[in-house]
Amino acid sequence: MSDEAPWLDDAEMEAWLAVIGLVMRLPAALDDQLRREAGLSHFEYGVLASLERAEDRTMRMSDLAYLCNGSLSRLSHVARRLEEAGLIERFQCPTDGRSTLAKLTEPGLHRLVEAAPGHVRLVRELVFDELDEGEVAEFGALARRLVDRIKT
Amino acid sequence: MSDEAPWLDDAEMEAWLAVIGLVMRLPAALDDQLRREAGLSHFEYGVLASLERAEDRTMRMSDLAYLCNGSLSRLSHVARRLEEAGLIERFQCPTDGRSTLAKLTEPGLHRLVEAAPGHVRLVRELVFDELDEGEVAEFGALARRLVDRIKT
DNA sequence: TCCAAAAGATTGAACGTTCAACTAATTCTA
DNA sequence: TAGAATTAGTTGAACGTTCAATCTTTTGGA
Repeated sequence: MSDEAPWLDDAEMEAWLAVIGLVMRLPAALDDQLRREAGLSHFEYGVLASLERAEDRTMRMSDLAYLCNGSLSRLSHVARRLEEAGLIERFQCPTDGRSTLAKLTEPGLHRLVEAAPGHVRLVRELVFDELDEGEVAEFGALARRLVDRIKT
Repeated sequence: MSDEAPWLDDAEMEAWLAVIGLVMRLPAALDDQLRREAGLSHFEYGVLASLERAEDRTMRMSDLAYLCNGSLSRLSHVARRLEEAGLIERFQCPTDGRSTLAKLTEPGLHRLVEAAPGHVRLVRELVFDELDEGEVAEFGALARRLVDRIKT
């Protein structure tokens, strides 16, 4: 453990507080809208949306958890609830008995399609109405570099 | 409710997934480090750090909640635990009987000072070692605009 | 001035996430 | 190829957050 840990200077602190504000408030804002209007958490929405984009609307639990930025344990609990609600189904992977595959059901797809417009509207309001095309690209590229660094 | 809600195009989606990745993984990474090394959640750390910077190390609960990007209810529960641990104390505001003031105690300050180096080290690793000065300013400014829009 | 409405804060219950323990299947290695 | 180690996933308990209800104090209007 290096003892090089200089405190943040003013410019860094200002940027850092903005970033912290964003990472704490954005998920909360998305959660609120989705819960009120669609009865889904943002994480649940992410699970359904990820499956929808996947080959055969099916993914391994591990890969899904990674893609949804959550732990496997978290996904496992959420998947149980989504399965009970009939929005997804789970079954063992035929090629690797350790793996579970999750698949979006028709009702799950309908639920996603119902929820999407309101969600996208908020995302536009909060992000894409504020930034122009170039800023979006810039912001996305910087965020991507930070995410990749966190993932290690 | 307008029916103008065009789906995200490829560039927008790419940026959006990066932003979502950041807002979901960064708090988790900060939480992990702080819990392991200092026995504090990131939110608790933020409460202590905010009080440390405040006039007389004291703030109204409402203002503190706002500054810490959390609900008043969340802060209230956390404050009870921090008070039980002796890290803060609470008392009624002398000028407005509705308000509660929270104040950082000496043990609370020591706990913060203990936790800070490890936390700052991680923040540097994840963010400030990746971005140069200009990128930090840019990223901070963009994040600030989005946060302000969320707050409304 | 009196009463209704609003603001500040707390509380308990419901819900969701994390953590650690566990099971089962596969891969590695001696 | 047997046994150890690793990988994938689930589960229950502990913990933290949210939600709605409640309480108190202050503010605003008739």
